[in-house]
Amino acid sequence: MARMPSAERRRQLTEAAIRAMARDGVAKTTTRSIAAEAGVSLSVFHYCFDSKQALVEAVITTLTDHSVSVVQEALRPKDTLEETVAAGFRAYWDHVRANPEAHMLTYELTQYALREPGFDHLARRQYEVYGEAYAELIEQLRRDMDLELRVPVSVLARYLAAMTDGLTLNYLVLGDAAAWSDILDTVTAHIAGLVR
Amino acid sequence: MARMPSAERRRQLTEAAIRAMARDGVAKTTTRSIAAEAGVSLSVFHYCFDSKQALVEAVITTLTDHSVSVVQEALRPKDTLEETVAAGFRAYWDHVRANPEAHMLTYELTQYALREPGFDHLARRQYEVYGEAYAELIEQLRRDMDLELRVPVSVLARYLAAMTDGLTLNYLVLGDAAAWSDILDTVTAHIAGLVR
DNA sequence: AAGAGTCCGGGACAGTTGACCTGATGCCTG
DNA sequence: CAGGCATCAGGTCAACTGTCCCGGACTCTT
Repeated sequence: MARMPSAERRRQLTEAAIRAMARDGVAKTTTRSIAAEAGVSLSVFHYCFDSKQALVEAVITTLTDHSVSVVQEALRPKDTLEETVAAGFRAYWDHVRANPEAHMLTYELTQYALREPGFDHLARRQYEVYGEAYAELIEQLRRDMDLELRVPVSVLARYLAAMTDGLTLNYLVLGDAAAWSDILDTVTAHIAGLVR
Repeated sequence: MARMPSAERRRQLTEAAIRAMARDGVAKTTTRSIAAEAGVSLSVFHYCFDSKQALVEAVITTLTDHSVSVVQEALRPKDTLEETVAAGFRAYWDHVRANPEAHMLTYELTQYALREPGFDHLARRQYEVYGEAYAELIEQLRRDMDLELRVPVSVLARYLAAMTDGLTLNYLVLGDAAAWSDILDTVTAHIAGLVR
């Protein structure tokens, strides 16, 4: 086994844990399966992390940061507002369709964090970060395009966050991705109508 | 311990399991904790259910049926469409605020079912039932009020289902119930605009 | 009242899991 | 080149969980 500093080893174990959890589910992922996925022995695990909880914490923060960048990548300003929103939804939706297990994992980890004493702040931070990312993007769009909103930015941001959350979860459960594009179109039109 | 027929004992154990799971979470609920919650010995559990999975199946179907009745109770026809939708949202939202653990449990069970081999159909059925309940209510409203929809009933039903799902999850994570009423108002107005 | 069918209690067992420990192996510094 | 430190491998342990067995008690029929 190649030697490496603990910081890098920690990253490797975190990535392995994400893969294992996305594949098997959070409940069925053990320290042994994570170590095996990373290709290291179990003792290495406890050398790099004080406990399994410490690793889960690293997994959640890593995944949260990663998800935000996905949202920010998706929402790039276009010529018109409707075009911007539509393109953003499309990019996000493509990501969901391409990585269903990863999105499923975030839902699982949210609930794990809410149940685990002392971890609830991680779940909240995850959702707050989403909302803030949306709010910043809306604010930026509003300035760039000189828009006037019929509703406060915070309301619109939370609406978008909850909307995408619900649509994603429904798709993950029911499948049938095509059926949801009509709904995204409806929502896109709705949002376009909320500005003047 | 009072003697009772297995059918009734099964119901009692199912109810106890729902309470225990809502309180401790699905992952931390064991056959022992369920038996203790029901006030019976562990052997009674396996006398009434072949396995823990058999009980979880009973829990999911029970809870799904229960949730549908909540939605149907909430959406009673009023004088105007907007009033009907607003009252429906308010009733549903009150139920969520009054029973956060119960709603959290449904999300947990959905993911449990999706991960457990042979249980995914239960998760799908849960979400299909929601969608169908919405679709029927919309159809009924459309007939009674002689409405004309700008979007197909199925699209509107799925939109509502995903919307409430996402809003509920966001509230369960972030709290701050008051902040979401503005969003519900926005959605209500949106839906009212989708008919003519 | 007697027997069969139904229900209940305590205990036990095998498998799994997170955590830990001791010793060995390489890498770097002085 | 030698000592010290970071890194790894395997084994062990205690706790927990789902499942099962066996004996006893209750109830209803005949």
